[in-house]
Amino acid sequence: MSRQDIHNSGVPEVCQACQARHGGICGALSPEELTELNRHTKRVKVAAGSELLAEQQPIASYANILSGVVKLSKLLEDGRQQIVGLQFAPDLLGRPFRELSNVTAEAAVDAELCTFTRAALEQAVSGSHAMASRLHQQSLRELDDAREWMLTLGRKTASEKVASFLALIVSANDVGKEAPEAEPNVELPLSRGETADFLGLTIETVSRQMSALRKNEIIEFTNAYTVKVKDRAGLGAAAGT
Amino acid sequence: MSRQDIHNSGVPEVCQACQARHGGICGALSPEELTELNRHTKRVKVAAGSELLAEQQPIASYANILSGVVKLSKLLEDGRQQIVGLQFAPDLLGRPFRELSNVTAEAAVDAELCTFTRAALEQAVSGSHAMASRLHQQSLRELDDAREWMLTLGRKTASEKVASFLALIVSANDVGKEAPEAEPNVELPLSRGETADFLGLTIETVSRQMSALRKNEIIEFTNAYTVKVKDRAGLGAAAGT
DNA sequence: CGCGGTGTTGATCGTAATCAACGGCTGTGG
DNA sequence: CCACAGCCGTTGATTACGATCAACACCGCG
Repeated sequence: MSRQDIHNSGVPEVCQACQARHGGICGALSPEELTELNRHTKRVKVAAGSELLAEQQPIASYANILSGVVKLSKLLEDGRQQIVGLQFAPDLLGRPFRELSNVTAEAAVDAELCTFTRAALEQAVSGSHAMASRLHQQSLRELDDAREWMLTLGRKTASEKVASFLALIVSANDVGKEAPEAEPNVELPLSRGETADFLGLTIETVSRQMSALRKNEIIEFTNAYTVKVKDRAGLGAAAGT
Repeated sequence: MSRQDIHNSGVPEVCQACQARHGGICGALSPEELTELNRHTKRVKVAAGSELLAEQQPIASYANILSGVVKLSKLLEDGRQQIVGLQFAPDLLGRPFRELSNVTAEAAVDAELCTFTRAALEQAVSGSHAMASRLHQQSLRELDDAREWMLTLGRKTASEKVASFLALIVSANDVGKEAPEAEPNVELPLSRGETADFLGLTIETVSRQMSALRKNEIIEFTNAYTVKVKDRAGLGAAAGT
């Protein structure tokens, strides 16, 4: 049995090293509350492409994202699609206080989740002001992100959009690091088609703009999904912010 | 002195008929809590065009919107602008839990506000779980709206965008009504230029698409800002949802 | 009455969409 | 092990939608 320092005493084993206990909502809970919530959770691995929530369908379960990337999207009747958000660990998946989801959520890459029911979430929230506050903070962060992306969708050019997407992935890659890497190597969680749906563009335009960034020596591809950013400042400038 | 029924006993005079006590956050407060909050509020009228919050600037005060329309916008360095949200009574203006605003807020038309400091808001929130919940609910509603608009910005055509904007104004006009009007007369809160900034289009394109809707007998103008919707179903269809 | 601001309409241009061909990687079956 | 099929991404050619440039109408106001 591993040593338990005073800080972790009483914290469930599976929660000990969990990301959600740092930035995530579980960080707001006392060991006792965490133990209680943990009685209702289940850890699952989901493969890339798995549908986790469906637009206008009941939310089967909520979940903390432990690893991987989840994409949130909306559809028009004729099939046009828009990705309206990307979620990373330790974000909470599932809209609080609502029966139905208003987005489709899908694992963009293989991911691990810590799932629980709405009842369990609501119990934890009603018992803990701090938990409610964390949840609200995350909603506000998502709102800030959505509005930032509205500016990108409405007013940026195709090349600025693609650079903005890469900058977003790079900044997600930075979190938890001491300092930003000078020439980070990042794995793109989205295919060209998904990237197009995120940016309000077509596959071809995304591809062309990626090629343009490569020709300008801002980025370098080892393959279509693995990018080394050679010029972070240049990427930021190309993103228009 | 006016008669006070048991329901309103102890409720401050100015709050008696206030919109914010119905859909708004003040509805969550007891008469005592309302009285306390009211000690820190100030009602103000602001003219169309007044700047209420500035991007990246400290939030001088929070406010409930009592009447009028407030537009939230973001700027790119070269002056390109995107309106990222419209707020109506009884919405709360100002981002909770944050020193700086990340949007510019401006009265789109003459408006009335009930302002208070962040300290007063935080006191009310920390003292009332119901208040915190209302606040969170509004954040979530704004998030839903933002994502819905992302779909519009990223994937709809110019004519669908303009129809979506009119549909939005019409639906805001419906709230508080028993039943939706068949042929509502609505006042547009935005100029053509602002509408363009909301839709990610240019003034000319907005104007042309408005004219197209008029030619198709979906809408009728009495002047540039006053629209009668002659065919609600047609407008919905043109909006693509 | 003339001026400035806003909105509409027309003409032309340019960016991104569409249409099309091809290349590279992967996985499968001969 | 190689051949081939299918998918995804890239690149090229052409089109089309909305932007830009431009002229004018309308309205309120000094």
